[in-house]
Amino acid sequence: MSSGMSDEETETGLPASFEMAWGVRDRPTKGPKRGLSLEQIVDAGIHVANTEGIGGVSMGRVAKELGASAMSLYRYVASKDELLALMIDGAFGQIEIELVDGTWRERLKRWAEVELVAYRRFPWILRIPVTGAPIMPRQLWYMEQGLRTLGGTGLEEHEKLSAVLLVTSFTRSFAMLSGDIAAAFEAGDPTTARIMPRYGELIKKLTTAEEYPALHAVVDAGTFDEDGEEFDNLDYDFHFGLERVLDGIESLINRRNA
Amino acid sequence: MSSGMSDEETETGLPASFEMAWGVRDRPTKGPKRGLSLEQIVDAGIHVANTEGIGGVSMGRVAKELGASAMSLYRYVASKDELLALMIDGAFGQIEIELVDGTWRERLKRWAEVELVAYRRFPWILRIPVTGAPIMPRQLWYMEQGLRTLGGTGLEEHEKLSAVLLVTSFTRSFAMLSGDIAAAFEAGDPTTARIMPRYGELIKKLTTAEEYPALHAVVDAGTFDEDGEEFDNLDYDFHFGLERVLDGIESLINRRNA
DNA sequence: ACTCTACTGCGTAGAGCGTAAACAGTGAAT
DNA sequence: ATTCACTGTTTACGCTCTACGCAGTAGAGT
Repeated sequence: MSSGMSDEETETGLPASFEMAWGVRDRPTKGPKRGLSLEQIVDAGIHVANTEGIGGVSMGRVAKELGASAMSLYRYVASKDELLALMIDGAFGQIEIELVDGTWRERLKRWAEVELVAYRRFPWILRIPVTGAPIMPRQLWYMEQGLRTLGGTGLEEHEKLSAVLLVTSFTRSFAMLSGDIAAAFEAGDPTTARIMPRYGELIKKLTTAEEYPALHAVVDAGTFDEDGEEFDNLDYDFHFGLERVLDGIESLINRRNA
Repeated sequence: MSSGMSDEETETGLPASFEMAWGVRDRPTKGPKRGLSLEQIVDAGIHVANTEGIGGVSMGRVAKELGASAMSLYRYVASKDELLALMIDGAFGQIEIELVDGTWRERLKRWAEVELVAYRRFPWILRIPVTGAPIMPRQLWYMEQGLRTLGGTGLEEHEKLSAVLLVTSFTRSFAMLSGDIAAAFEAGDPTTARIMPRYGELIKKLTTAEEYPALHAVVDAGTFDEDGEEFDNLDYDFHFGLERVLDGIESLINRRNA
């Protein structure tokens, strides 16, 4: 508690670096000028994550990227977890949210596609365990955009929130699954890479048609055969699932307006 | 490569410990009797995760639980990641999957509820980053059960799969969010605990109603006020979202049978 | 101008992690 | 009886996050 960026109490209860990201909290004017900035550090972390994966992100590695020492980062960030949270927010800030006009359904669909693009550009985001509800600026901004797409639908506010959470949860899960599959084809994770191209084959080797009839039926239908070979197929699967989600929301909207 | 459990090639391409979990691969009969078993180790790992959280799970800690040395575990498991994957599967094996008869909708709903129960009993599962498609016995068995609920619906096989993935992805995401909220109330994570009870309040402090009108509307509607106080509310939110998902699937089923 | 003192970045060090390597004991196969 | 694949363990290496203390910096107060 004697040095470094502590998580001291403030009126928001947020860590100091988070308030920094919000633009709240004015820097003290006393000591020497700061050699770095929070934004620099976060960007460096994102750069390392983009090029070397989330596993390559260590305090020392990020500091090296900036020609600084590992400990110097702790003047800007209280812990590595804080840095990771800030990196997620920074990544969301780098995607341009170009939304469209139209029906709520078109708007919400476009909104979900933007999120998928973000996960494809920054796949390491999905490897960072989620902790708590979103509190960072860009994430809340993204939520705001999502809620707006449901304006004029006649839904209750809490229903809008649930609907938006529904869409993000699907997008996130799909990005996880498809990201792993796509990554397995490209780079060579020794475990995943060997497994995925022969997923259907593998299932049939491990399970019997008597015990796992439904699973075998899916495999026999060729579902896994062409999966993942191209992004086109993955895109198709994404939209297929998304349309189901939107159907569910539409069904609720219709009931509310009946 | 000279000692330990290597990830040597086999006909499945799976790590040796995974084949062990499947019951494939016969133990070599040569050397001294084994002092431990894969199941023991996995159970010990689950026990540590249950009592001390996923952060408490280290090779040394798990070995200590069994009165063995850390390195001895590597005779059964090639890496910590493998152990974690086996722990997830072991946890799924500990929940009793009591499904019901009835309409596909009732069956699928019950199926999702079982998964939620699993995440509540083993919250640490959600903290383990997902890697690749499911290949462990209990997870595939659970998928099998899910696919079966959609028998006789007239859906294509790949549509059944998508529908099942849709339901799990929602359940998983919901469990993550609600688990964090519930945990914040109970134990005291310094960051999350202070934030969640005043989430709505916090949002209004950080954002303006001009820039974030939709978000403010949700907060003003009192959506966050009583959230998380009791499990009842969380249960309500879960079923609300789940019904939306089921509506989406129903809409597809109706179209296929039209 | 001079001190105060809050603040800066950094070097050191500690505790903990996963796991590679080498080693001595074991017991079925020969 | 010998062989040798297999066992659990000890030791050690490299890496991680980060608590602590130190020297230098520069605005504030006098």
